[in-house]
Amino acid sequence: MPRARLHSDDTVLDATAGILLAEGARSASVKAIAGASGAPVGSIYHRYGSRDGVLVALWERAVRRFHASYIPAEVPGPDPVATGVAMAASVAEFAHANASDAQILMTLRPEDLLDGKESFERLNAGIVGAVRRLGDALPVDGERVRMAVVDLPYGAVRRHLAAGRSVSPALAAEVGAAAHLLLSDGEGA
Amino acid sequence: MPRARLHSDDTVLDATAGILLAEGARSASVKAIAGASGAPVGSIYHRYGSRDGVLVALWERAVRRFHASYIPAEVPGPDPVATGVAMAASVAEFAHANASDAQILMTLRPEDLLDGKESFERLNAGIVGAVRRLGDALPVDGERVRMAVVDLPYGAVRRHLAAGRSVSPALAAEVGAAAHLLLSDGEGA
DNA sequence: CACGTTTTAGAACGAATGCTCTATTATCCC
DNA sequence: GGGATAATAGAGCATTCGTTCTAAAACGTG
Repeated sequence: MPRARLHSDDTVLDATAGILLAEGARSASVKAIAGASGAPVGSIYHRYGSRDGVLVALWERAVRRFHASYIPAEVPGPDPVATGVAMAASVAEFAHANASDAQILMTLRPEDLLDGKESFERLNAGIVGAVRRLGDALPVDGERVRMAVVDLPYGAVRRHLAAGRSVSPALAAEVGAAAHLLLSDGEGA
Repeated sequence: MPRARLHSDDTVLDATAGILLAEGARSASVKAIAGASGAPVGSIYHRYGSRDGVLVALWERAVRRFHASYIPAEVPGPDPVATGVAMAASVAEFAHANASDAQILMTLRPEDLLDGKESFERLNAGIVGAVRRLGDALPVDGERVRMAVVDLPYGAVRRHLAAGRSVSPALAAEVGAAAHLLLSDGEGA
């Protein structure tokens, strides 16, 4: 019944991502998004309601893709250490394969993107739960587990992304080896 | 000869930091800084030249303070592993003792703060050099060293700061213990 | 006490921003 | 083909922003 869309969601969101990564968080104005995507301002408001709406959609798309790669089918699974190592390594793999989404999630903050105060905490529930279940299955303490499968991969990947470099495919193995060390040693801090 | 300042540099920079941490990177307008600090718009421009000038001064003050705590007098020193552990732990100690500066440095990006394209790379030269010298004195590979004394402490501290929590005094010991594990094992990734 | 210098003080300006509004165009169903 | 629906299209509005400008106030020095 309706008129067909000339500009797909992915077109608009990809254009928005391109602006953000090239010019910084403050640069994604509605006019800039319209210019880069080809969609007119009216269409953007018709579809997303507000500038924040576009950025929320972009963020949610990136989170959805990240979750698909980070959270294994079974946590903790038969070998919790191996599961943790795979989770840690998958962060680097994701950043290597999906640089644009990784940069958005790891180098930008929603507070700096949005005018409103929308929180994305709810999107992290799956990750928080998986890490907690993993920790319960391991003898090392919870803080150590979070360092191994969250903080260390995050920091290592972000160091490269923030400097504008792409993430080398070898980083996943190095992150995995480091996580293995942290998860295997029995002495919690 | 001149008129005395009614509003010190620290007053203006502290007010700017307060706005940034409460409202996000986009919120530190000159008008907001003037309102929060008491200094009129004209004084701010007289002293800092531009809005970017205020934020650059704020950033540089935070970096100066961080360097004083992070870079030891001697690198690598007689016991390189102990030096690396101390560096890693000092990140958490700094974040505990100096929450405001740590939040600025670890959760905000200069690109999102400034209108111009000023780079702060030069401010990191001291850190980069110290980490490289430490790595040269250790048998593990350089990427592993960077993970232990940069990425892991950064990720662990940022996880707390980004969630709005303060950094517990116990975190330094946990970070140090994890760094010790990573620096002691001979197998580079 | 007058002079030079620096800071304070805030009104005013052009540019940019998020958003609204009206009109037009395309598509599907009957 | 006629009508309902939804997307396109961009001019226009109120607001906010960074910055500039002019004027006055305070302080040390001669």
